Amino acid sequence: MKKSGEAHVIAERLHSAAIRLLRRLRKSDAASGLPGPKLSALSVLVFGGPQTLKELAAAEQVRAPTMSRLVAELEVLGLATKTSEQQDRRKVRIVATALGKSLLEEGRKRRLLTLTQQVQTLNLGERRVLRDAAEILIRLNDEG
Amino acid sequence: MKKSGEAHVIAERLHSAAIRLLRRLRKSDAASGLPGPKLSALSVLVFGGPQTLKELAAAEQVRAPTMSRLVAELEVLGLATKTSEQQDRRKVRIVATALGKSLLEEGRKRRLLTLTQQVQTLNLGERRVLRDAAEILIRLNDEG
DNA sequence: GGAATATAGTTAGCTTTGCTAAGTAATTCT
DNA sequence: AGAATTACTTAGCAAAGCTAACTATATTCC
Repeated sequence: MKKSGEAHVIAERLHSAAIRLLRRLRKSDAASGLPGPKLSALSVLVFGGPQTLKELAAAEQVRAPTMSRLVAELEVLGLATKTSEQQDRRKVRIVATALGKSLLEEGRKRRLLTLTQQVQTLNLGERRVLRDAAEILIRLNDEG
Repeated sequence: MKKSGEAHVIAERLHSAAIRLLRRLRKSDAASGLPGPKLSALSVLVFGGPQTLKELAAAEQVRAPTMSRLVAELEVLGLATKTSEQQDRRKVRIVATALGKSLLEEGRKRRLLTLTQQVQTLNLGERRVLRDAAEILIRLNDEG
């Protein structure tokens, strides 16, 4: 007999929960005008500060060409800028613009509005569970 | 001053955790030979039993044309079959084949292997947090 | 110092998976 | 019977992922 606390059962439930959660959140992307991956990359720029393309790609767990294109599109939209670095001119320094920062904040809020509202319906214990779970998952991800 | 237990902070962390988690899991898809959305649809078929296209699309939170194509591809691969229903011949009954079932089990395990192993490194309290969080998230999703 | 090698990023081209709009076939409603 | 609705498919587009192959700069090593 299998116990519900077994690792693979937990893994499956988490997998399922994550898929559903993101599918729901993705729906609000259209409203923000900025699809998820761009919003996410911009977020890394705003909260993590200026980065090279490679760093940004690593942070987003994506290959260089993918990030190269995303950044190019952010640049066209006026949300980020690229400048080559002094010390190593192969590298590119990517920075969020003021417009990028403000748009990020709005898009992010919109995207998370429903989830935020749902979290507000939870009691303190449940909130703590979610908060702790998020931390554990992020830690696992950064480790592995 | 903001408390870390505030709803929108929790929502952001969950968002971030879910994105990273799925990006990691997606990498194992290539190994299984079956990309995420197909695996996921097949999973619904196996665990939820035969469905119409519309039901399947709703379960996967996807539009009908998208599911129509996914099912067509599953059929070509011999993982599912389509037959029109007797009572209402507009409808299509989609069923997982034996091959589909076995492939699903394997793909699923592979996909979740890393996560399962990581969960195994956690102590009982941490596991409980993750298990409870998954349940809460799935409940929130089904409600809203 | 100069050739070989390595690294950062871009470009080209493909695949998968979303979508909407428009079409067909079957059912239901009046 | 004819109109409206429903279930699904087809066609065509866009986003975002990938690999392979290219350019430009740095580094290494004779």
